[in-house]
Amino acid sequence: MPTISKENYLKAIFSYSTELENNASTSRIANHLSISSSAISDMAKKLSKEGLVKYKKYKGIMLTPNGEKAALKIIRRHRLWELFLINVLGLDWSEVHDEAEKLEHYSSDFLIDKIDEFLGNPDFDPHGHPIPKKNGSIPEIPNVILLSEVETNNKYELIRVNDRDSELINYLKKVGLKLSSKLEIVDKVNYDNSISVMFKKKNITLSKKVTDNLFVRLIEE
Amino acid sequence: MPTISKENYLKAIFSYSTELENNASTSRIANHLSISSSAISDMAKKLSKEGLVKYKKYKGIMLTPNGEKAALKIIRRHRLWELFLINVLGLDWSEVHDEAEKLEHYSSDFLIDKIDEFLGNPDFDPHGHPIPKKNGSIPEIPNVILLSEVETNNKYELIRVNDRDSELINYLKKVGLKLSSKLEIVDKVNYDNSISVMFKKKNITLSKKVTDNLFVRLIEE
DNA sequence: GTACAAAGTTAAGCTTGCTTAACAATTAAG
DNA sequence: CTTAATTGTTAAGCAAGCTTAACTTTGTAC
Ligand SMILES: [Mn+2]
Ligand SMILES: [Mn+2]
Ligand SMILES: [Mn+2]
Ligand SMILES: [Mn+2]
Repeated sequence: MPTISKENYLKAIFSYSTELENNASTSRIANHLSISSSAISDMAKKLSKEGLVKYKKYKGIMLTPNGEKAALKIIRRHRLWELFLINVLGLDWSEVHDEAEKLEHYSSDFLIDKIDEFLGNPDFDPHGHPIPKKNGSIPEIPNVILLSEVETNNKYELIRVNDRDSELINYLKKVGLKLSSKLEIVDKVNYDNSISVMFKKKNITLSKKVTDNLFVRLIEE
Repeated sequence: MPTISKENYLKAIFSYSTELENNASTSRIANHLSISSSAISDMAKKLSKEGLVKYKKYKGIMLTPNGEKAALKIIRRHRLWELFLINVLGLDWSEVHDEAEKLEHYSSDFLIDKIDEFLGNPDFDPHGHPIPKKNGSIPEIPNVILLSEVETNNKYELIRVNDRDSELINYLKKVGLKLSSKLEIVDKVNYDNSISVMFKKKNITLSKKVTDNLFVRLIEE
């Protein structure tokens, strides 16, 4: 039974180890969790002893199959709670992440399954992230492109948003963008890497900071 | 901001200090929380420093107005969660207490108010306990009698159950008793203090252990 | 390759919330 | 009242999870 702290470490390691290198560096995790890097080294040893992590000094941290299973379990809880809070209690897109960040550690398997069932075993959370299934499998993710890397004149649908940045989400709300919003790329501005898009018949400009955190899918005409 | 541990102490102190003496003894709290009594003495000092508790060595612990406010806040959370889990997710009478025992510490005021609103600002939880209001007031409690102290031939309605004893609740479920069940007292057996009641046209016997944990209200004919 | 900067680790120490063991106060019995 | 049992407190110590500071390894620039 991992503690709360360990659950958070596992989630953080997971979120970096699945990227390019498949191994999370001390500093990335430290930064992600806002904890000193010495604490990370320390914890890496403990998790390693418990068989949740593979750790070689100075060489980064990687989840073992058991560690990944544990991480997916927490991520499942997080995302089910997020969806539940929105669907049932009417919380806002930008409000659920922080609540879920706590609730994920304090709900029994039994309760989580009830929530899953209540929601109809959903595949995606409110930010477009896949919800791991009870058995640890992950719903298939559609072909996804960073909005900063799209091509001019194509049409795209917004399908994923970084949920850790509530300011980003508030910005999107202000602009009117939601999941499944349709965007047509009008121009890619070389100077500042911003993108000009047609959205609901209006032309808006999105900065690199924004487009680097939004994922879209090409819409076939 | 009390920690989780402190929140539990405050709840425990509250539950004893509101009884007869208005002051909770070290050993009762220790027993209640399954924690050594030396830890209680220790914590009493800390809570006292924070102004949540009045503590005189060897003389017991009493909540200050601030401490009571804090305790009621947690109790409110607990009871709202219990009702919510039953009403919305279909959990059972006997299942909600343990879940609520954790969730009560990890929900924002905002979320709790949403739940309260969703449930229609209910006055009582699934075990018949009053749910403190946001402003700290407590819904008026009907005139309540211990089932072990009722009089023969009268009719009573079951209106409160000790929620900490899930075995008791399972027993009640087996027998078919719920909140608002109507009971007619047939006989009080002097020998073992059990009570014989008429319930749904059947005669059942309830032991002292059971009747000491059930509260009823006299039904006027 | 050397030298220095950046990243990572180890060491020492702190806080919270517990434990057990030794000691002190209170209470109950006679 | 005195004494013994009960109850409560203090002291010492431990584990978890952090911190900062000192040290080590690794990577980069020349
Ligand atoms: Mn989230
Ligand atoms: Mn999400
Ligand atoms: Mn309860
Ligand atoms: Mn209850």
